[in-house]
Amino acid sequence: MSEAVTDALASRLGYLLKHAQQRLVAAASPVMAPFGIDGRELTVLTALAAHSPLSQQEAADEMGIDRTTMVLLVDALEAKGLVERRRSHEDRRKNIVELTAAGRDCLRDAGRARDEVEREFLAPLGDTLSREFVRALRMLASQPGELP
Amino acid sequence: MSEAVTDALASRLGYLLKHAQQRLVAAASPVMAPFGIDGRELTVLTALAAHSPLSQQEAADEMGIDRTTMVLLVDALEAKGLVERRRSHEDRRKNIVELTAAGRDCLRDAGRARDEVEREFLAPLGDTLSREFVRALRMLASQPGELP
DNA sequence: TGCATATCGTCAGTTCTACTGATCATCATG
DNA sequence: CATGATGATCAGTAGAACTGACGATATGCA
Repeated sequence: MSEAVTDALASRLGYLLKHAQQRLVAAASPVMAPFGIDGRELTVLTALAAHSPLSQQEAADEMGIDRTTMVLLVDALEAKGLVERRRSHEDRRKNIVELTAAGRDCLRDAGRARDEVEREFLAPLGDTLSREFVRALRMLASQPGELP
Repeated sequence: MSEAVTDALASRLGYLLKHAQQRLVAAASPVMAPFGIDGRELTVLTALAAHSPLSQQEAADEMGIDRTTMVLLVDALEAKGLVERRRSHEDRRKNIVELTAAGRDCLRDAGRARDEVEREFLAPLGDTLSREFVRALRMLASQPGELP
């Protein structure tokens, strides 16, 4: 990875977003590793905890990923004992995915670790710019999307 | 893609960065398509124009991507007649990569198109927040990196 | 009731991106 | 000239995420 962003590329939004994300992932990976999950899996746990009960499809929509990708994510999390599948009684096509006790523990501990990584990542910006940045990013990530 | 970012995920930096980038790519792709190149290729053209002459290795370092990835990128751009390889006279191991006339035209036209996409993408933020956002992003993308 | 259509989860296969490791040519050093 | 380093290339690999198809189930309509 290059040390500094050169002027010519510094104004290219796509380039900046991609590299900022790469740096965050690079910083987060070693911190998350001891908990046995990665950032995407923690996001699944977060979504499940916030909106339980969710079916796989609903969780996938929530995260903006494909339902087939969610199958693999839930497979992995279930293998680790962090979530459980069960058939919905109301709609037997649906798999309700729920956190196990271990999943809740993992979410709490790994969540704290990641919060700390994010704080350090944003630290160079200072408090004010940090808040502005996250506010702006939140708006951009939820821009009026193209519906199917 | 989901319509809105829910509260639980709205504070997850990795999630926000990834989805903001996805939205930008989704917005840029159709606009870039008529020019026959994608965002990454335009970034290569930009880097070459700004720092010419560059070898493939130097261009790769500039962009923070792998040298083997650059081989494929230059292959594609050369096939489109936008860049040319030539052996360096000073160091015959190096391939100097240079824009062709068509490459310069493409950079100018596609660059304008992408600038416009970026403006529209940032528009919801307003002028002030836009500038703050880009400034912050620039700092985060060039954070003190881990050197090899 | 019975049939058509839609939805959910799953799987196989594909695409895209980017990496590692090996190889060959070339350079630099002693 | 011998040795080790560097640049470009290629083959192979890995991960993420998609498409398309399938079986099971639900829903709507005649």
